[in-house]
Amino acid sequence: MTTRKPATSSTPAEPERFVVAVDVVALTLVDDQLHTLLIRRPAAPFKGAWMLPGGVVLGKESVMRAAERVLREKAGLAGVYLEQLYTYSEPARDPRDRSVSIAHLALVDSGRLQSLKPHEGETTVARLEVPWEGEAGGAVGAVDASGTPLTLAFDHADMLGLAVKRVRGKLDYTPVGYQLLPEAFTLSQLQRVHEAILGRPLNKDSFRRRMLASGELEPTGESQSEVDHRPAALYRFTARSAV
Amino acid sequence: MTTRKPATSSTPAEPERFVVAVDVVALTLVDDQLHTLLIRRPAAPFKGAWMLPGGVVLGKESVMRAAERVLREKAGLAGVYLEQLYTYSEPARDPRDRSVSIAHLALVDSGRLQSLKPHEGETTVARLEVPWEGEAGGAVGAVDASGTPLTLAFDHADMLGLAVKRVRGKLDYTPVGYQLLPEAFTLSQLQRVHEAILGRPLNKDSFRRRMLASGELEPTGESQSEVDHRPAALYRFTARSAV
DNA sequence: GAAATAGTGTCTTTAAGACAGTATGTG
DNA sequence: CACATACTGTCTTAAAGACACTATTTC
Repeated sequence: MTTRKPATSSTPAEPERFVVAVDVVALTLVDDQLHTLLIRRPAAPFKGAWMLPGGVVLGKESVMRAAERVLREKAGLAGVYLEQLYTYSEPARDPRDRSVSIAHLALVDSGRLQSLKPHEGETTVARLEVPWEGEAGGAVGAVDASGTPLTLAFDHADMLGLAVKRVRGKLDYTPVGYQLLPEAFTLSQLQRVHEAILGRPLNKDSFRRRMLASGELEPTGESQSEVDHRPAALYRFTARSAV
Repeated sequence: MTTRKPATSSTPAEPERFVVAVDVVALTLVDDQLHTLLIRRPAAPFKGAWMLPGGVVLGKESVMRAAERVLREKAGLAGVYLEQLYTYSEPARDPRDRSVSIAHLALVDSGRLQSLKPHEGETTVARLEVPWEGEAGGAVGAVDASGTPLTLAFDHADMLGLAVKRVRGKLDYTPVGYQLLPEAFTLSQLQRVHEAILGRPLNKDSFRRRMLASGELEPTGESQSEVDHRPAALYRFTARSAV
């Protein structure tokens, strides 16, 4: 741009400017396990490694809009739940240029990520492996279908870890399943969603009581069909608070 | 971040650059009520209104370092608890220039903010008025000693609101009092801290049991003196997890 | 009827709230 | 001694976990 000569002490006359980017951790459930969308890097740095879908923020948009645009352009996804996670800003995080990136969490219905088109570049929906329990936090890795760890670019393993930590925390007070399940679902399905996110089994009786008492669910009146056992009652979410 | 690849549609070859700033909500307790540090704006925009201590991020530092520097330069505070809150990026948030600001939460011991020097420009420690309960969230205002509302610059009322919401949430699982109380304190003092943050009274019996059972406290063996009633036992925090 | 999952009833355990009563300092 | 706050003991209540039992579908 122009001259940004550092002034006397610490306050430059003209502030330095940064590349501002967004990255999106798009979580979904495949086979009752947490997965996320990754894109193979076509060029250096980290050529061949996997990265989260991301891109630079444009001059006229907020970072939330930029994250929505990235999801639309890189994965063909629109209207999904999206929230800001954390801003990564270590000076060395990108070897090319001084950049700041705002990581976002997206929750995507299981079916929608499955059917994404290849788009530009190689994409995959990789299973997460969380090496910690509860909300301890820390980096999280991704593995391919055969269980082989994928190399993650930049600080994206930290972003995955923060996304998992956040979604575990949300479970206590928000109907997260609303974003990850179809309109109608059974209590067992909902329990499996919670167990997949928390990474531990839940007590069935207590889970049922808690969910039914929460007021967040209402029976559809229908029940399952085409299952080889007793069909379960179907429910939907009442409070559409999370949108 | 990600690839600066030219890409197909709207991404320019050379990404636009932003001014990246930090703002700090430095919370403390005065007379068992939540207060925060504010600085009077000496110039337009919002001349005369009150703003959070803040400043631009320099090229060689992370946003966390920038927030530490701001607290040191504007309030003479060092070594206080600091965490990132949220990144504000609405294109219209600053009428002068396209900017992004990362809001931070700081927790400051009651005594330290009281004795701050005027430094450059007018500063005050203003009481917060929270117009919502629990963790509902929303903008929060500040009032002066006589209860008159202070005009807040930019989106700083939103930042105050988010800080209050965050610190209320932290109370459930972290020993927040560690940052706001002296080394040794009584259970009543700790309860008043929790009540001030939550904005509602707490059950005394349950609070005592919960705190003593948490394993986060240990008796110092000492007890209060110079009080006109039965002196209470003094405790300190064991798990210095929050630093 | 066997297999599989759905759903109910009830006992135990745990933590919160309520509240009465005792303890220990100051004036 | 009056007063104020600190602290203890116990009863009640609500929710979670455990577990036995019944229900309803397909094969």
